[in-house]
Amino acid sequence: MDIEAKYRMASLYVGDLHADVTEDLLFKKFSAAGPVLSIRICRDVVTRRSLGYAYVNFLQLADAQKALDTMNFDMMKGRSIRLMWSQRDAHLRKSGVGNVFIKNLDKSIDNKTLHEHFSAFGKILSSKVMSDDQGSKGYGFVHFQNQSAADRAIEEMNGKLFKDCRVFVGRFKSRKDREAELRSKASSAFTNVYIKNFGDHMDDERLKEVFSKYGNTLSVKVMTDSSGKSKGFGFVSFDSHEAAKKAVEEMNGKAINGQPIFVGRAQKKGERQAELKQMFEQMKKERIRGRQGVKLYIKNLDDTIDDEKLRKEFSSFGSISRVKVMQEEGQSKGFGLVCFSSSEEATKAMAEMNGRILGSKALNIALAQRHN
DNA sequence: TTTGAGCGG
Repeated sequence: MDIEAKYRMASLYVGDLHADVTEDLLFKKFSAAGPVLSIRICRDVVTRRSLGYAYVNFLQLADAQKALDTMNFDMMKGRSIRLMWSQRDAHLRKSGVGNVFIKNLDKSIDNKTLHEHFSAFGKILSSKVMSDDQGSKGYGFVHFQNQSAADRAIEEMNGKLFKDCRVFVGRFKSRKDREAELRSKASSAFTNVYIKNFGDHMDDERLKEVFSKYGNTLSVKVMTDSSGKSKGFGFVSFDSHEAAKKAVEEMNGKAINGQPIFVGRAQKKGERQAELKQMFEQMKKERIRGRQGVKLYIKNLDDTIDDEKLRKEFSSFGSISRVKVMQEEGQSKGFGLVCFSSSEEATKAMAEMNGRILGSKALNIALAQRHN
């Protein structure tokens, strides 16, 4: 076994770090568990700001185990640190296998209590009670090493009292999955229909007349301003999902008062707001990207590569707004950045140049992480 | 009410 493989086995990942936590601070803390070979706080290559996680490499596996058992969730700079075995293979983390979501947690339940309690069902990779400065947010996550442990936890704990609260325990679903699930549930049963763009000349009677042909209506309402004038949109509530569905299918895009109307499932205010917010943020992101261009981090640069040479190598992929090889005392630090004006150019450059040998070394290219 | 974030040299 080579040295690297040996110490990798005694490596802990330390997450949720306050940006002010230093290597020195970590070294002092973890040395209490046993001799520490090295510490690495991961930092932004340009700003050197902490990315909020670090590695602690012990000489002895048993010491790493001891640290994991005794120091998880300890406070550093006012934040609870989260320890895991260093696991380079992202598969388990990304796949969500074994990940459990818990809500309606009693506010007194903290990270350690949650961890201890759920340890009864199997080995835990990572767990956390979500919190803010007010304390627990009342929900959290326990990621088990395997699905069978997760299933046991769900089976045994869902709907049970934990401290003074009856908790929900279920498989973790990503926000995207969950939203899609809610949408499909809502769209398979809706009876309320939203109609817009029918202009000023519309009243309840007329709207009812138009939509009654799809089924029984329970209520029909054209929304009006204080003077009683139509706001151009309204709602029709049917007594069956079939009628509502048919109304949407047949009336969406049809012309009323000479203009095409929109007809769709009526969303709850919060749902619509969330959708708009997401759209708005997406647009904002694209605007910012359009203005700033897309930054690529170029790592593993040969020492002989300077700004000039780097620009030359990447110029064929598009217009470059900025090139920088990081230097220290006139010496290349072995990494730099290239900023393209569009994501298409950057993507192309990355696809073609990643792994390319320049000088004596193979380029390692990554998209720049975004902050704030 | 509440379905994270996260892996180097």
